[in-house]
Amino acid sequence: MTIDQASSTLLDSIRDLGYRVTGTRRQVALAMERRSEGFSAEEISSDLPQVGRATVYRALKLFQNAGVICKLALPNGAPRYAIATGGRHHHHSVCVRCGTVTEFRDSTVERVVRTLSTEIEGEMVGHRIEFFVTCPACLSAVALPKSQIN
Amino acid sequence: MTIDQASSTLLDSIRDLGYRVTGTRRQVALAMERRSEGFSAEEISSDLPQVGRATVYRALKLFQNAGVICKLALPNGAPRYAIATGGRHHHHSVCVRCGTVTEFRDSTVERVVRTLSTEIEGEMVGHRIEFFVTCPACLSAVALPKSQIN
DNA sequence: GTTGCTGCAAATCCTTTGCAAGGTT
DNA sequence: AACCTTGCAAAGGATTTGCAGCAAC
Repeated sequence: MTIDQASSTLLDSIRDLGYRVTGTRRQVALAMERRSEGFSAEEISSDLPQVGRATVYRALKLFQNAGVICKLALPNGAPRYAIATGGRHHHHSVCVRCGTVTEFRDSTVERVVRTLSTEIEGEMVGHRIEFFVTCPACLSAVALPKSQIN
Repeated sequence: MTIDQASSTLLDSIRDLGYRVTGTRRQVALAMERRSEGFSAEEISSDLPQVGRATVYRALKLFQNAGVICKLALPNGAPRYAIATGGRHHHHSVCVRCGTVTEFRDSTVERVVRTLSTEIEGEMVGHRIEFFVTCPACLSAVALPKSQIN
């Protein structure tokens, strides 16, 4: 895929907000798509050495405001980003070992959130729900060394 | 309450872990209790100008490891701490306006988490669930100015 | 042509670390 | 006495900002 046809959804999202679609933003969009498992600002920045670090941060914030990428956090608070694939509301699980992000939707979660918003004092304005896992790939990666000992 | 009798639970928790109960840690414990609605490292630090900033951070980490305070995060990622009142597993709601933290427990949430841990790929090792609200006090605070206009 | 975008470097913000001096058991 | 803690200052890491030049519409 060429840089021109790539990331149409991502680029459209900022175009729709009235921002310009520039070569740099195309590159950032493409870099994000190449790291579909999730990424940090630092990773995108090092994928694009020709793009200024500050510009990467500015672009990430832009895409985030446009709602096409989500910013989440590892247990230690380190930020991690992921492209939002569905348009709908969803949550994520993050592998604490490799940082891979998986999107999931669960109607039960939504129902609980709705119920709680009536039970918790004040006006609910948002929530953060993240699950931390060791993903299948990392599980087998740690399992191998053990089996090698035996 | 004097500094000697204060914070027995907080101080016991680190004593039980084999750490020393020092005057400085007593002060930090007391400062945390005075801000029972929730606090930032910066707030505790400015409450105790005579205590080094680094020491405050070290103490917070200590209490956190002891499980008597919880570290959560505002929507923007800014860390916020709160004393854990129950011993049991729980979650928090945070006022996005004043930072007040409220602890709550909901068996439905726990049940959903348990169910999801079987549905989500990989081995679940933890989760983060926070609700963002505008608390009753802040709701009335913003309501007043409007009424004053009319 | 306007106005927005970019890169660079400097500035911030928050948190951690090294180390010598002092406190606790 | 032995070892843990503290404060200070410096180091770190991540993200933001000022600004002059360049690019998109």
